[in-house]
Amino acid sequence: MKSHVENLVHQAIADLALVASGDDSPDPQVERTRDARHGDFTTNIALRLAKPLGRKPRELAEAIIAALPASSQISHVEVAGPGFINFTLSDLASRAQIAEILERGHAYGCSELGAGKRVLLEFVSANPTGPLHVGHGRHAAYGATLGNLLSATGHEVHREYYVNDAGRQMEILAISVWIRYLQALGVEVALPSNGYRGEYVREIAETLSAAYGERFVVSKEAFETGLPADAPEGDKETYVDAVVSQARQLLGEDDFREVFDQGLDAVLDDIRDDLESFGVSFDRWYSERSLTTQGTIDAALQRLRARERLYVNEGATWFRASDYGDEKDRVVIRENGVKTYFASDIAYHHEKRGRGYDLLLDVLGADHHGYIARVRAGLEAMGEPGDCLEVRLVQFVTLYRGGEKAQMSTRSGEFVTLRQLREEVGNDAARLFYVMRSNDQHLDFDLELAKSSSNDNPVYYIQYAHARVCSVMHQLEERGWHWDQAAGLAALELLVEPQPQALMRTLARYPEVIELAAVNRAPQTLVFYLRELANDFHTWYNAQPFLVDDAGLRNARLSLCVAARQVICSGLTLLGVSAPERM
RNA sequence: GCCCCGGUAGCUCAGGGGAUAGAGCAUCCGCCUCCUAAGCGGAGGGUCGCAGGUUCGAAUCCUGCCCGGGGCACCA
Repeated sequence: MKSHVENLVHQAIADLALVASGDDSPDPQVERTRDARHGDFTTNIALRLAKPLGRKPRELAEAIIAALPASSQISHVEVAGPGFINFTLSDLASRAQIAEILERGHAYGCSELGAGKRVLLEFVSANPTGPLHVGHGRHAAYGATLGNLLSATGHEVHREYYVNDAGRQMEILAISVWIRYLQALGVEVALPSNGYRGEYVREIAETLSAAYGERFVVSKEAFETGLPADAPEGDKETYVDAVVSQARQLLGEDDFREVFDQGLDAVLDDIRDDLESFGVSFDRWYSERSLTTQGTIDAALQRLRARERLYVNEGATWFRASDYGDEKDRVVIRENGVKTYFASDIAYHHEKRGRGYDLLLDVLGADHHGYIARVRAGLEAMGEPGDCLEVRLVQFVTLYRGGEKAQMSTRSGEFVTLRQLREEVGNDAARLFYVMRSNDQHLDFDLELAKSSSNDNPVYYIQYAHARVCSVMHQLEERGWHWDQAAGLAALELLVEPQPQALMRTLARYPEVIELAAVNRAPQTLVFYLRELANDFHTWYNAQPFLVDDAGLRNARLSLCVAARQVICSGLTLLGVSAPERM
């Protein structure tokens, strides 16, 4: 509908030959009005053309209106304010929208905006060193909803979780598991102060001993021989690294890998299960380790070397990131020969491009912002366009219980897990609360509010509108009536009161909301819209009975009801929130 | 010091060049013999952090400053 109005304006301007030659012709810029008194759509074209043409805005607006082609969709056009041109849609147009909603169902609101565009959406990608916490939950909800919005607007979306299954943190998890295992079998060794001390580590250790018996047991003496002091006397980093190499030594590389993988698989299974239960799924879990085994990292470094973007300094190999807008050059191979995380990351991103994706869309924590410039630099240095990488940062989450901060118990150092949150407030509330705020806004997540079944809670408010329609349809059957869709659509002109009119107007806006939310990567736009839609419905519900004796009027009202239910359901589905039939 | 995000109603936040700046909660006043009151209507409440600038027009764009959060590794 919006594009229809745009076309009309465009034609009028062309007919008037208003666009000064050589000038950059301003787009029509047609927008929804904020105020119903200004009609449905407005354009500021006359205001913007007034100066270059040296004419008065209002006079210009009149001329444009006179040149507008006739349209059955538009009932009224007028000049308003300083020179806006306001369009009011005809009743025919809004009635046609209702028919379209009923016809297209879940497809209503979908578009081909992103047709042909292949997007690789990477999100969550939390290190598999422990269960997901509430911060990851926000990433999951935001990323999943973004994926849905992009799909709905015609993009081809591939969802990927990058699994950090290599590296030091994972080694620390491995030795933490091993030590819990030893402890369980009576070897009294201590967990490093830097080790992972969550309960899940003990559980993995139990599985380990159940599966392997005493195969990995060593004596306390052998374990402690030659180890430096842990904190507070010694350095905790040095200590934990020493324990890792001790483990490698005592167990041998194969057995160490066995313990390591046991920890990795257990945590990863837990994460997969957690996300799956949260309605968040991925097309691929991409192993970081595979970058090494497949030679992807070496290939990427070779490519950089061939392009003379690497140099050696003080034993380390550096990438000339500063040539590509980064603050400084970055190390890709350390003095000790180990490739940095950055090396695998640019290799990974380059590999994504190799798989044919136009856009690499990363959802990262706000603390990763310093990272964007260097990954982009890496891509550019390998010959990729810098704008093929888009990063959306997600700010932190703070939990509240009522007015009190409930973040984490600092003593155990354990964060509240996503699973605990889901169990406490439910998936629906969690999904909606997570995306209710702009991603670059800190999120205060109030557990009490999310749990309350009251009108304070936006989840119930929106779902309730859906359930109410279902309930009405139920009542209809009980009274021995049936909804005749065709008759209802034919009688829509009977819905002249302001409440159903407002509802129709809001329903017609849905496709634009989806586009806006997708383009701006802003799911909260959809949440706010659904709240407004639910409000329009509740208002109407309170103002008029639907199940009236007059069959024509009844069918008309029910048609609008069902259309509203459809859009609420579609919107909630995109958000990953259920649309219950009764509450 | 440099970089990113935020500062809008008492609180939590939308809006991110246009018309009288919005919503929810909180406060106050109303509405169930009627399809779910998990609902609806109304009222009060704002120098859009501060100061300049660009523009016909700035909460929105630019510059500077103030306040809050985060980031600036041969860690992952």
